[in-house]
Amino acid sequence: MPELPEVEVLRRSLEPLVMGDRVRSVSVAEPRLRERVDAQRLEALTLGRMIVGTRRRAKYLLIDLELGSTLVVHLGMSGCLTLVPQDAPRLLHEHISIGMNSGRRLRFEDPRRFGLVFALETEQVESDRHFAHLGIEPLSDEMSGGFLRNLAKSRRGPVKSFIMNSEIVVGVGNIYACEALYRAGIHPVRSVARISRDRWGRLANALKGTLEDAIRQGGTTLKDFADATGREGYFRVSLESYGRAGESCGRCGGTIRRRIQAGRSTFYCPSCQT
DNA sequence: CGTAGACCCTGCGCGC
DNA sequence: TGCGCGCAGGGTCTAC
Repeated sequence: MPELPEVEVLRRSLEPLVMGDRVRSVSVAEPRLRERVDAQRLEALTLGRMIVGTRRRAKYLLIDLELGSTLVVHLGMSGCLTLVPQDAPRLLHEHISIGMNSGRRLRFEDPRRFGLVFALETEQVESDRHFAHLGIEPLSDEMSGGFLRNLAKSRRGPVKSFIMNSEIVVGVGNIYACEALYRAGIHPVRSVARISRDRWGRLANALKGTLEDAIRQGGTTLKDFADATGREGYFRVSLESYGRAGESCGRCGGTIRRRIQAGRSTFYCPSCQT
């Protein structure tokens, strides 16, 4: 489900609803996520504490609590974090439930269990193994054509893999990689060694623009993405290449194609992406 | 060292 | 209606 825009949309919808609220109960119905949930540690670092802020790093949602702890949530492919009334029924794949003093509960669902939920000391976040090797935030000022070009010097391989590599730049998954390359007019298979200075600049702008537009439109709901209140995103209607194999390219009239690249579907226009 | 592929897991839509 | 197959927005580990 979620790439950077979806996690950011979730964060923005969640923050005003939970700020100042306090954790009253923690319940782990199914600890077998991508990494086993340590229910005791989760409870020890959250129970009785007030939520003082939210942040996002890459595709991780960080919920900061008083007394210096942070609750970390990663949605994987099928994860969903919503705020529901305390008495809402527990769903089949509701693996973690966090009851709040306000009488609501944070519901973490994840059918495929590729997600992550854990807690740590706030000051340990940066050095934690999940965060220590992450690249730059694409919406930060660090992102530029020069930055990408510079890192590409020591690398090989197709540009799509490059922009999806979280050690280079974070938050770009399969959908937005396809969309950004489409906007930049760059073929996804093109080697990073054969991209001009000019085109690195266009790619950096396309990444920013695509991610910003997607956030503005509430993210992309293909199947099951929703924000903290259950609202779906509508960037899906703005997708120009992703999922459009066989349709005509809105830019040149060619036909959008699909191919498998590094095990994932890549959508592109073979005539205007070169 | 860097990259490709398998793998983790469930659910859905499709063709037969 | 039922079944098997391929596919899905994540990341990590292994084998080259």
